[in-house]
Amino acid sequence: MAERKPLADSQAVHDQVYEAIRERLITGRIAPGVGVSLRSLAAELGVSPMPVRDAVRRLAAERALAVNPANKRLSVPSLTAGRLEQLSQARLWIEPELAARAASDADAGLLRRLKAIDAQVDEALRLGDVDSYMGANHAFHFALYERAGAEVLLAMAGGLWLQIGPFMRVVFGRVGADGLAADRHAEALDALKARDPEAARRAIAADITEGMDKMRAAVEAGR
Amino acid sequence: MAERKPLADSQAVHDQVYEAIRERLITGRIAPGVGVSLRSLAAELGVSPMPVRDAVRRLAAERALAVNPANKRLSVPSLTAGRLEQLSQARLWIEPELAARAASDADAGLLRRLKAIDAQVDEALRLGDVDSYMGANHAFHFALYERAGAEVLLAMAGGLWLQIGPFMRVVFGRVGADGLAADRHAEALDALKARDPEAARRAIAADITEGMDKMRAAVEAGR
DNA sequence: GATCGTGCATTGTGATCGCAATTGAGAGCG
DNA sequence: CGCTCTCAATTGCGATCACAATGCACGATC
Repeated sequence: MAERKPLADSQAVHDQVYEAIRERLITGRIAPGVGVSLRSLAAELGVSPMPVRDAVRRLAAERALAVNPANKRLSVPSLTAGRLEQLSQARLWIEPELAARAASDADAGLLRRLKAIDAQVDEALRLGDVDSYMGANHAFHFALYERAGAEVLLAMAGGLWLQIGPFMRVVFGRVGADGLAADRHAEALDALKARDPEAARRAIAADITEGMDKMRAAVEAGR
Repeated sequence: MAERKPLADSQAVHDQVYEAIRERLITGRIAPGVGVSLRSLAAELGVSPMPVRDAVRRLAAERALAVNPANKRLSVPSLTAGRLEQLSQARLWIEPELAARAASDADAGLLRRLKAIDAQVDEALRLGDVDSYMGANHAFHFALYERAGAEVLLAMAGGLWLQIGPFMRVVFGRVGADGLAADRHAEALDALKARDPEAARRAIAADITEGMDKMRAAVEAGR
């Protein structure tokens, strides 16, 4: 039998388009403020405008894309201090809770996987590979959060990361990869090893606070 | 001749469809677990399936509708204790914060509007009008939250209400309108009048806790 | 009478077409 | 030389059509 596409996560075209645009947003290939058109995206991806519309509407619902109410034109949401502050606060509410819940169910397999991902994070930082760092950092956090078994909160956290993507690109553009070298992943791993929910909560909270502080400083410095 | 629709809030058809489905979800008119089809919704609303697709995709991105990964068929997410607990916790994180922020900017106009809406809430409760109660209660909370000037958090709260709508309908089905008669709106109004953010936070937190406790009891009783 | 297979109806998805509105630039006028 | 007006191109939106897949039900067979 002829095997299907190697992509197991998304068989539908609009899902692939969604992932493609999401990737471009997270890596900052679409600059904030500039407008994008459905047909241009469709031509660029080699599909008809229809699945692009679906993907764009999904992203707009997740606040990863903004639609001008008058124009109906699309653009990446602009970076404002207020937005960043709200996103930071929401992350501080949700993600430590997910980490604490995950710590209760941590096992050796999860620890091994997280250590492997964290090694990729450090490697990307050492090489200054921005894209790899962001991907690995995202993978680390969500491999942990998935263990919490809280689908609703997990989805909310995913939406927050999607909105923060453009901000992170700005941080890298201003302070460089060195500015984000310090994270609390080791502390989080220790907390998981000890199955200490409160320690995991503190470690992730510190990781978020420090990261968002740097982003805030970068955003304010860029005005 | 082309006669224009009197709807001024949203000129686009897919927005009207979105609002229509959203309304049915918030008021719980679509029962959880049952499947809905694009064409049936389109026929019911008198439009083509295309704008329904857009609206449904938006709602699916907001986790207000669930898509079966195999079937791709739509359904309202089922009611589980875990989901309700997560939604409850998320509401307790976000909404008191919004209330506190709004309390700092409260003015006479906002108070007057909220009092008018609260009167509608009480009237609906007196009459046992479930749909009116849910709509008025929603209007009360979000007329308040809008004042916080926190678009990101406001959107998150809106998504949460969209997801708990079906739960609320179940509560009414089991305990009746009397079971939800007690709310903390009066306390919230007093806090706004005094411009006391912490009092507003406590009032809304208590309102949410009590309401969600009743919903939890109703859900658990229904298993 | 029960079970399995086949056919039809329905569903979601994507492409193409048409329409109205907005944008952008170029021509024309002051 | 600058401003404005107009026209064409582009954009988003909605409808309709076509197609593959799934669900459902009726009927045939053991």
